[in-house]
Amino acid sequence: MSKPVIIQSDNTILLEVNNSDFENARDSISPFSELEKSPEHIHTYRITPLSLWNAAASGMNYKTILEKLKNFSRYDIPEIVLTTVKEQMQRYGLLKLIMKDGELLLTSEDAILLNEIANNKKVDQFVDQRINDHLIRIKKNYRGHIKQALIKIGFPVQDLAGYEDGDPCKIEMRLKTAHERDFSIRDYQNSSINSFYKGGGPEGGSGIIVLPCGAGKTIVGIGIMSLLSTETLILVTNTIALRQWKEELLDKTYLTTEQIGEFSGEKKEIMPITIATYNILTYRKNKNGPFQHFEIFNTKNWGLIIYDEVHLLPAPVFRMTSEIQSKRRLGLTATLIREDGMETDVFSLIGPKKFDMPWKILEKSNWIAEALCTEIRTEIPDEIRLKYSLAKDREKFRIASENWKKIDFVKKIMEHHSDSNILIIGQYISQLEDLSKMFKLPLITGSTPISEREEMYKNFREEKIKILVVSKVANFSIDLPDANVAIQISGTFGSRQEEAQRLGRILRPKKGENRAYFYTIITSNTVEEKFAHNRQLFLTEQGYSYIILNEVMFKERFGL
DNA sequence: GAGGTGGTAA
DNA sequence: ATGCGTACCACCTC
Repeated sequence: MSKPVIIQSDNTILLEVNNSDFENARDSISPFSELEKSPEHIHTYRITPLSLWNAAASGMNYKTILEKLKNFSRYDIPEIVLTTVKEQMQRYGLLKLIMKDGELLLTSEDAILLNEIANNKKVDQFVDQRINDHLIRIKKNYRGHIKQALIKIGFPVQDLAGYEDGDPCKIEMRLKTAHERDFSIRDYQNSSINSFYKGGGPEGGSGIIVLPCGAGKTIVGIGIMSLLSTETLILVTNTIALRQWKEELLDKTYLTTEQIGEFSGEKKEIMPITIATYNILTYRKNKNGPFQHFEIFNTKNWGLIIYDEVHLLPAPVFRMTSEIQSKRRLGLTATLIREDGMETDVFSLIGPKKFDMPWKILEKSNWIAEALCTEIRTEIPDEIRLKYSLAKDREKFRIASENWKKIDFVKKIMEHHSDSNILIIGQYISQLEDLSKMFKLPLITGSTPISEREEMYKNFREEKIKILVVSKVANFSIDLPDANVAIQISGTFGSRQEEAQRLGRILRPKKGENRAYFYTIITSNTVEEKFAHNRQLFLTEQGYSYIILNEVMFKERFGL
């Protein structure tokens, strides 16, 4: 059989699905390219500057990429692609930021390049003085800004300017815990901890660790905290996540409740270890007023700032982060993608990707559950077809999403998995409310008070509740170890990270058969199809495939 | 409930 | 081709 990959001069890679080498090829090319389309026969990947820099930052080089491409490429690789890959890969590290005698310096061995860059409009506003052909002094306190500017003009800088140590705080991991006897750090967690820390020198100290949901990102965070043993600020998406970090810290370290502060809508504590929500940081009394809680960055001498779910940093936190480049920063995420292209800011302000592990590899070693994804396509009933055809695009998506025929399928799936712990996830509150009333199921949305949410999550964990209906609130950070079935009845347009996060809700390893089921129900022949397929891209890239069932096939398979 | 925020699309 | 303001829905803090 001929090789599965065709490389085109526009930097796209076509990958043939029905090829015996498909999986190997996919695993080889996905670390340095991004999946763009995944219809049934040919998948399209694209090599972008950012995908190459990420590869470079996590240790790949031009030669390894070239070998992988040659291995699987059916035809000769276009010269232009080779040049692009080589150039972009080399650009990472061509410029360096260093600190010398308290001065921030931009340096490069290539004098001509450095000169050209210093003259660039976006950059020269941050230049203080040119010292010589190889050294430029950058204005004080613009470390973050210069990094953003350089990546925008296509020359990401390697930041070796080092970090200030924070105030010490002994953080020791506890390997005998109350809940999990003989808890130990897994190999891949150790590797990610070490890839971030690297002896604590200027190369270790800022960066992003990408691990699937359920793979223990919190443990990685705690491991790094204990290596640094310094006062730490942890930023999270919501209060539930905040509590879970706190519980993990109490369980897996010798820290006490008096040392861990909670800074949220409810409590305003600042302790050696402080956990705060993004939302409270971005709060201001009126649109152009000052941020009310900005002082949290300065009241203590933090030695480490952890950004949980770093892919969804709000814009103001980006701004704050550009001011605090001398602090060590760790970003944690399962999906380093944003549909708005702000990944470059994550890359320049938090740091480059330091560690990544394909989901399927963790699945093979049983660290996360095996997931079976099914897409169910239902028809559009006649009575809403007319309404649909007359509606505007935006309304169309909602009409298709709220197609009441989906409810039949939800019911059938619940019956099929009668002994399971099921999450039903949707986008529209009214749709979820209807569902919740119809089957008398508990519902969690943004308006559910935190205490009630915690109560319901607790009951779910203890299997007092077997089925839970949730809105977007459950996209992140909730830890429901025993959920093994998720049914998605509607989602946010084409959000790849949302789909991945939702699958993530059920990936935590299970007792017994380590398997989870993810169902997504969509209305066929509507705009929802297109968006649903965009949503699935990230997971397809990770090696997941969706079984597609229409109504007839569904009935056969579920014996109804 | 008011007023702010993020994510997404066209 | 890309950039930027707008619309829409849901969530969070006060």
